[in-house]
Amino acid sequence: MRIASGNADLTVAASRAPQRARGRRRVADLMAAAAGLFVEKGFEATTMTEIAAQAGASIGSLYLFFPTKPLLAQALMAELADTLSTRLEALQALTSGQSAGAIADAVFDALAAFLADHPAYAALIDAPGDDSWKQAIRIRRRLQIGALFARAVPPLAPGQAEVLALVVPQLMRITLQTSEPQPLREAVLGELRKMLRHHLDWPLK
Amino acid sequence: MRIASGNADLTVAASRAPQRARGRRRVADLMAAAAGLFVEKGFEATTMTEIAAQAGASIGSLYLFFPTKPLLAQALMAELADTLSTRLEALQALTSGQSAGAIADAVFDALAAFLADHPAYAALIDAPGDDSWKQAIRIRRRLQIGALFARAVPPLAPGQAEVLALVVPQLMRITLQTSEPQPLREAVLGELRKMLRHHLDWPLK
Amino acid sequence: MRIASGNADLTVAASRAPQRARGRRRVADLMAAAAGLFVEKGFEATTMTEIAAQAGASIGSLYLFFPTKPLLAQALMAELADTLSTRLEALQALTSGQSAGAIADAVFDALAAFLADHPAYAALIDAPGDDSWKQAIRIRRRLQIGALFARAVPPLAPGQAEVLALVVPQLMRITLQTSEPQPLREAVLGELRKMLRHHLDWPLK
Amino acid sequence: MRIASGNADLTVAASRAPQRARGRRRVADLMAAAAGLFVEKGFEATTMTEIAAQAGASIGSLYLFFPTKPLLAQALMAELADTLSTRLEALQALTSGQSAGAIADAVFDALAAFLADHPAYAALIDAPGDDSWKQAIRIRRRLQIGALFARAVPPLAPGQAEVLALVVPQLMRITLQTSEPQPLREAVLGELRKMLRHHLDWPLK
DNA sequence: CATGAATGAGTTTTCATTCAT
DNA sequence: GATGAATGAAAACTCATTCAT
Repeated sequence: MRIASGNADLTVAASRAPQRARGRRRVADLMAAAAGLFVEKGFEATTMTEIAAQAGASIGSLYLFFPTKPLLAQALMAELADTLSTRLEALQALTSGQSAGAIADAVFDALAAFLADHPAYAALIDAPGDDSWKQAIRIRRRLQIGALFARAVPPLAPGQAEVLALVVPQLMRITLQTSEPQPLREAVLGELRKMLRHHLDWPLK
Repeated sequence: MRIASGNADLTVAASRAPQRARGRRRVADLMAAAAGLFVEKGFEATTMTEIAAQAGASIGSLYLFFPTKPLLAQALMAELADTLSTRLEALQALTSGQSAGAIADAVFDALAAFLADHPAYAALIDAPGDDSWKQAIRIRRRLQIGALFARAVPPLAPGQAEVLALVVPQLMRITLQTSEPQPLREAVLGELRKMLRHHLDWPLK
Repeated sequence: MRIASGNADLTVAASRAPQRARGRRRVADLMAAAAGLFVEKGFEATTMTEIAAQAGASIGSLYLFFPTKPLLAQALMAELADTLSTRLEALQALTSGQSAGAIADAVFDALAAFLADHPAYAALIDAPGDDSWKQAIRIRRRLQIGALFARAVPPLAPGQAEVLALVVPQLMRITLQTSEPQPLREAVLGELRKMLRHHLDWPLK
Repeated sequence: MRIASGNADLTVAASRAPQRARGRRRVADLMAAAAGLFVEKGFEATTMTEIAAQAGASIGSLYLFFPTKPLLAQALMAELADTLSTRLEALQALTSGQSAGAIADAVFDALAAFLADHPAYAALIDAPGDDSWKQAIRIRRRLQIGALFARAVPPLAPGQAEVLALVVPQLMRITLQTSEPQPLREAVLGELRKMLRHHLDWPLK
């Protein structure tokens, strides 16, 4: 069931792996700086120079580890996708055999918490441009969530698990609409959560 | 260019007529080209030169009609927002006094049809950068949809119309995930529609 | 016999063709500047900024017509190769039916004159890097010179025309050794010319 | 090749012996890597990092032995020039008193063999940039070859030995045209050899 | 000696915008 | 109006060289 595997390669491919402790710290700092700026101004509007400066590094250092701007985004996303994958993996044991509604709540909360921690994930996965690595990340996520719903008791209608695996993460994107005031955003989030629950608990099938 | 002399202007007007028609066609072509490229590569990654080329015009022509790139986007969005506004307006009479569920279906379908026709709307409203005109468009949309739900019979709980006005358009963003195959996208759309309906028809406890 | 054809494409491919008189002059100036600098400091050591400055143009103008540095070199070479090709073409009528020695002298002189006029040709064709367009230029030249020798009377031994087509241009490269003082270079050139003549006029076959 | 200086540290010498052997191997590897890359892509286009990587060393190691890139090229050329010089020296005894034609053949073959073994020699001596050390190498070579021809019996016309000393090495550059297929290159080499011979054996009129 | 991270000046390249014709 | 040449500030990216470990 190791769906999460095979992506360490993605990270390695996108960035030159540092071999010393200092290098590893640098890479972490650079990624954090990039994540922050991508969220704040978007991928295109963020410059490599800014990222390096934000991380307290020289532009040369940045390019030492990340040979191009797209590869930096890819490396960052690979790491974030791994984190999310791990969190979803952890739900497997907890939700197996539960009702679809309960599973939905669990997934919903896990995603909400993850996106609150890592807003760069949403900023990058929604960015224009259909790179294959982005598609790969989406597919992995879909398979994982689909697997969670597939174990619902009572079982869902055939095919519905797959559709839910597509719908639920998309519902999450809504929390990102940063332009709305915070209380309104939470009201929306709550509404969506309830909506999903109602849908799955609908009395007569 | 005479200033105040009767029908000299008329003569000029007649000879100008085809030119104005040509100008309008030009503007339409440029906007269409911009819309297509914004959807394909995003606002930032699209260049003014590309837009002109795609429209079969020169870069000079493009700047003749749209003095800056943001203003081009804004003009495009203004037109699209008007179209959407008109369509929503048309729902007022049709849905007044209906159930919230029925209204939701109507709004849902109107939005889905509109976004299918004009994917640039979503591409631009979601682009990073918080211009005030973008906010204004969102607010207008929210007020319009809120007004629709406000007339539901039986009436919704206080405040829920506003939340729905926020949630429903966001649900629509999901249909944009162009990377998914068409049948899957429609399954998702149907699921969301049903979800919304279930939510609104939920038996009050 | 239109060996010289098919290369206008190369030029067009490498540079955006200017459409106005001013543009055409600009392109010529830029190419001349590039040619001069390539000869003086070599392809790699010449910067695009220098070329633009030398031509009295902005860096943007340079890139308007030549999208990359290698393509600038390619466009320049395509033009020079066309010039050379034309000159060799002109020898066809003059040398047909003459002795191999006489043909050799004619080719030798034509090449020497061409290289004196266009030292950039040698600088670029000898530069490292085996681009296919460079190979194409060499092949075209070889075929043209081979065709000249093929019409020698009395005829050369089979295959020798091809070998000479390879040897003679290479002999010319020697004149480029710019580090030697001018009189010495001319002595060398004369010696090579005589050497070639002796070789072809060698009494007993 | 004074890498480690003096002998003040004879005591340490013993314990250092294996290390020095390793050092010498390192230096040789680095030079070989540099030579290969210079031939393949030219001096300018080859980076120090590439050279180190190709030699399986770190960039730090490379700079430990060669303080700058030009000095690396110079050291490499010094070694190659010594090798060539030794080979030419060996011809002195063999060719003394022979005919100019025989001497030409001997020099020709020696140069051809040397360049086949060490293509980097030609790549570097032809590279743009007129460093004095390059000029020095050329002068040494010219003097050596001139000395060989000066001992021809019967003697050459005055000044011709010097011209030949310039011409013959240049003839050799032709063998470098690596883009041609091997058999053709050998045909060219043979033709040149014969040409030189004919020239020198030309019956005096 | 060895290593690999770090640097930053210098280069190539892009693109919104202006301007002469 | 229309066109396409022109601009230059700003961005991406390179690489010889230095330095801490």
